[in-house]
Amino acid sequence: MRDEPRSGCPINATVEALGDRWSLIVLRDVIFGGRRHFRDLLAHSEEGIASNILSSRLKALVAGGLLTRHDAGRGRRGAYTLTEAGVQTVPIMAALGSWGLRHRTTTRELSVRAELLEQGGPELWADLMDELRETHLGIPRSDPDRPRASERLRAAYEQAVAEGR
Amino acid sequence: MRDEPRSGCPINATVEALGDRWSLIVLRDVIFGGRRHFRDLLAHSEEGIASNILSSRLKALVAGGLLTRHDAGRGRRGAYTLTEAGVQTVPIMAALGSWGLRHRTTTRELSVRAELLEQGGPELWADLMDELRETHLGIPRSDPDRPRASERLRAAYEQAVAEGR
DNA sequence: ATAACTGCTTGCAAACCGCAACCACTCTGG
DNA sequence: CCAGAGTGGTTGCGGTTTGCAAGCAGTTAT
Repeated sequence: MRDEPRSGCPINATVEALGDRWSLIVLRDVIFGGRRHFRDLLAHSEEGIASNILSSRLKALVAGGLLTRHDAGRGRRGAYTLTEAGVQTVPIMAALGSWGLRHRTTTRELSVRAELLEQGGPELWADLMDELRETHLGIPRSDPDRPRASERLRAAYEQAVAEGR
Repeated sequence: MRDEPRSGCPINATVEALGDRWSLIVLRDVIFGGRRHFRDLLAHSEEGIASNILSSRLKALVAGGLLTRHDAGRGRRGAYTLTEAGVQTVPIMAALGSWGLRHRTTTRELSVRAELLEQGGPELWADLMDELRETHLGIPRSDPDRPRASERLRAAYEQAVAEGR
């Protein structure tokens, strides 16, 4: 980790925390892929991250206050969970997804999530963040009667598939 | 430049285009700082980018379709302007700024823009993008009577500087 | 004619990335 | 009790990227 920021600019601060080839990918898999464990992140990675890189990124994300490490002892299954700062990267993910969708060629299956996140807008992001707070931080959702964001994402996805497109 | 994407995920696609320590900083200075020329970007950089890094980032951004290079011949003042894809990074900038504002320590003067961008929401982003399309792409704004977003941002910045704090 | 400005390039050391192999430890089934 | 699979990593090594300082060919201003 670097010792002091290059400047006091908020955009620069975020770039220093997340601006590399892997941090956002790891975070994406934790948020949308539900991955919690080292081996999960390593084996099911779409992009094929190497174990030493994953190790260093996880350390950096914990040090940067985006993830928390729950150690269960040597050789025993530990877990990484999101912090509040980690949960709040959801709008960044949505913005990155929208841009990639428009300006890069992507595969249909992997694009659905970004499309739904864009169509759902800030309301859906807030629902997703509420749900992440529940599963990662143990904070009950503000409105438990509301359908879960993940449910809405799946429902909309299945509808999109049914529509053929 | 890399030859083929690591995956078809839109988030990954954006990370591959912008996920390094400098690309977003350069783009930020073009968008919010109004910089158009190599020496401008080099000398007035808040973070102190090196000339060879700036050179390589500009090439990558042009190759990636985010900037256009207008060459005026050797030794003559050329210019870099935003493409439509470049203009559409504004929502990403806003999301990065909001996160940095909340989860990192920033200086007052440099935070003002991010604050205003957050308060203004998607409407202000659209205004700013309209204005960028005008100055960089020559596309007239849809509503010329509306106050310019850049004026609001610049005014807020200069007021914050004047206030010292 | 001189000085300053133009957008870079080059050289070199340090840091980071990517790949493959390896490791100490635990848990599970027989 | 023991073998085998699973746990979260570390180590070594070569290639790429970054950071710093200096230099360079051509143009513009004085």
